[in-house]
Amino acid sequence: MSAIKGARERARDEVTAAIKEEAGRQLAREGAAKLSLRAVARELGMVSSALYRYFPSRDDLLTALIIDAYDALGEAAETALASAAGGAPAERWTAVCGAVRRWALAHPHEYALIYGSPVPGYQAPQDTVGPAARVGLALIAVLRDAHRTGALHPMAEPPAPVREDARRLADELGVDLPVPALAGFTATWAQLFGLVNFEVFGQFNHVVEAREAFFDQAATGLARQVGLLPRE
Amino acid sequence: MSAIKGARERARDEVTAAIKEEAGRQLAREGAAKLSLRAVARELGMVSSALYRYFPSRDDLLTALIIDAYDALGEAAETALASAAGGAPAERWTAVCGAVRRWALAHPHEYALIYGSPVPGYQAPQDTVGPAARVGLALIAVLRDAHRTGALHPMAEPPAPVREDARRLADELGVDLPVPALAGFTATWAQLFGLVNFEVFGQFNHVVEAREAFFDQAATGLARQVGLLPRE
DNA sequence: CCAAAAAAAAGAGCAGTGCTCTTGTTTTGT
DNA sequence: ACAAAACAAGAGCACTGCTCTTTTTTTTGG
Repeated sequence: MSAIKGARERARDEVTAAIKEEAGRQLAREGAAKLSLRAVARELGMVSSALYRYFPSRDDLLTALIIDAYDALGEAAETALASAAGGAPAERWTAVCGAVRRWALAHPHEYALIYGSPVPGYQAPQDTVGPAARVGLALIAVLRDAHRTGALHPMAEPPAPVREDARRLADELGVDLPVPALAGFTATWAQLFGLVNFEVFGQFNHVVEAREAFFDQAATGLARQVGLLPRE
Repeated sequence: MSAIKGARERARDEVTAAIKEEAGRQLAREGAAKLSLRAVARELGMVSSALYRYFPSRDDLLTALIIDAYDALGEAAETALASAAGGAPAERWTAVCGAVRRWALAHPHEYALIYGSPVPGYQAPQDTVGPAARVGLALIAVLRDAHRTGALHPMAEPPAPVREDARRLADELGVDLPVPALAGFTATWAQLFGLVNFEVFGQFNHVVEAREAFFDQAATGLARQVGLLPRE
């Protein structure tokens, strides 16, 4: 019932897309803080109040951009995963990590929107959780494949409450992975974004100059930490 | 020459402090995005234009708050370091990590100001680098002490360019630490803030519930990664 | 002590923002 | 053809950062 659309509906979708597109341009150029509804409307040749028929508030427009950013980053990760198919697990892992890093460096404002400070009163709507999970799932896919071929090194048992979280998570995601591995992964996942954050947000300025070599080294360390490489 | 001050100068310092204090309150309550010069002035019973005699722009006021935040977090880290004196190196390490986490959770907006997305055109002034380094230096202090007592496990040699960065850094900081250890530390340092970021910014919602146990486990992992614990 | 100079405060105003409300104008189903 | 729904436009509100100009206060030098 959504396959065929009336002219009205089609026009609406087009305008919505145009708004998102122009907003995305402004976001990429100036960052989320300087994204202005009025400027978007101006650029599109419409009056600002008309824009509210398509996005009820600035936050809603931002949410749309957040979803786009999650999706773009997720796609970059998934593409890297696919391209590295057949390689060793650790190589596939670092390939995905590297893709995340490169996307973040190429789209710093979009990246800041999703992994920087959340906007003040902002509560992530449900629509974002799917796209937001894509990078994590791509990394987990590497673990699953490694586990299936017996290439995943066993990990130490975490404390009970942590195990419980991991068990629940394994259940929700429907992934067949040892509980300690999934618990360890969660921490590693967060740590990966620590590395990317510091580089994108300038915390490595005057500290790390050989950025790529540094990151590759660290990503390999993460692979080891998550059981894709032997300890030592 | 700055010990004795005229009444004028003293009044100026008082007003400056009052502005910073009120701004800090608004920051803690509403976050940096909603911090308004006019609201600060209003609360202080002065007209907004008068405020510009004390802070030439909103960014300058924000910079002052950034420095305060770095200092507060640094002090929390240093206090934890001092309190854990005499303990095992790994315990001192996790004590500092835990202090960073707790401070961040207790002051999310201040934390976001320094470890979230940088404000749009913002370039960190030189005044921030000292305070910004305090947490890192507290962690490095643990490594130094461990190294002095021979408790620091040797690490694998990183690639040459990474070594070069670490060497330069060791030189600048004047710390007597093996180059691989310092290189490894830099990555671990960023990863620590990845963990804190994810928790403070809500990325762990519906993923990790046993937050404290999870973090402690991860921080111990970081201690191992940095050579304060044997591998295994 | 009192006038000149410096500093601070106040006021008005500009250009911009998000958002709402009211008034016209199209387009859509009946 | 017509009522209803969707859309566009305009005016306007309350707010923002910031810059001027004018007034008041404080410090300083003769």
